[in-house]
Amino acid sequence: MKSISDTAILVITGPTASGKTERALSMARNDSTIEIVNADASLLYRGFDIGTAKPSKEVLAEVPHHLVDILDPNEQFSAGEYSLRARNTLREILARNKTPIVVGGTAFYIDALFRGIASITLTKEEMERSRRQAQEAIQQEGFDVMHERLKAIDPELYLQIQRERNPIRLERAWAHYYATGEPLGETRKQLPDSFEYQPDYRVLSVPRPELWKRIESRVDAMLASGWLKEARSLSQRGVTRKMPAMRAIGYSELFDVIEGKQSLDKARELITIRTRQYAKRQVTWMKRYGDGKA
RNA sequence: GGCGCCGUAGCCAAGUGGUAAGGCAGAAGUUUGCAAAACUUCCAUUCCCCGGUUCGAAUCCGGGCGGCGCCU
Repeated sequence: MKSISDTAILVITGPTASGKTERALSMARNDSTIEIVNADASLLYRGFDIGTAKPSKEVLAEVPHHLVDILDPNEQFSAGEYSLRARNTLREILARNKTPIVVGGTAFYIDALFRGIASITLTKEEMERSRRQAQEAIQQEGFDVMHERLKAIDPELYLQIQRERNPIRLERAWAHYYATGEPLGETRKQLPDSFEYQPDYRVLSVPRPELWKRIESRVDAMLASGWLKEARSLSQRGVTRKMPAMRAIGYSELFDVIEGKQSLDKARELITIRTRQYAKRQVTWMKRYGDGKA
């Protein structure tokens, strides 16, 4: 009998600290054809290991992992790029008659992978240039002026931004327009490339009070296993707060400790709070995937 | 025991006679190429308690309770 597993790809997701990695590993240990495709934005970056709860070197060697440690801390990445690379990886694994499973908590990436994302053929340089251009324009003219100016050329985004007041979105709208001459609202209407495989979501859900406890003890465990040292070595190797990888929760807080601006205890508290807030956002997003049938 | 200062949401805190700023935390969300990001909305009928003055009190007065500091 052809089960759903012949046409669908298993996606193990859920909020941070809900046990995705353990779940995936225990599956892989029972099925040697399984290969893990990472869907966690922070695991992409080399050198960011402890604070991102990246599987250990041993585990990475034991079970095939894909899309882990593929970027340097200063490299920009995107959901579009993720979609492209993940799809190719998945196809490649399937072509070898292995069983890929997608594991991670970056719902935006998972959506880009399975639902697709408007294809935009721009080089990183072009993107970077137009982004800077948009940043400058917004800085000079101000949010409201640039938002108002969008009304005539990109009514879709005008409305979205009116609702959200999100400066990042405004910047994105203008950057896209500068780079392509096409309003982002129009580009988004083009049907995204569909993917030939369906996702089979397993949303791991943990009752909130328990998840909060797990987050707290995991932060402690990370600190106990040398997270601060890892942050120090990143800092010494020239990693700065401006770099994309530094969006990972905790590293900038630990940089504050290294620079003597904050006590380790305070950093620990802030990291725990930020992680909880992140987990909450993930849960909100993942409600769309169906109620956590783990 | 005396004197002084203080008591505003879970926390920090503004307001010192005209009808409770702000921040943090929390909750609910948004999310289509930076997403572990960025953003939106909600969150004190009431200011430690009791009484008084006043058209009107978190704000003034008296008493009580609690905290802090100094003195003895």
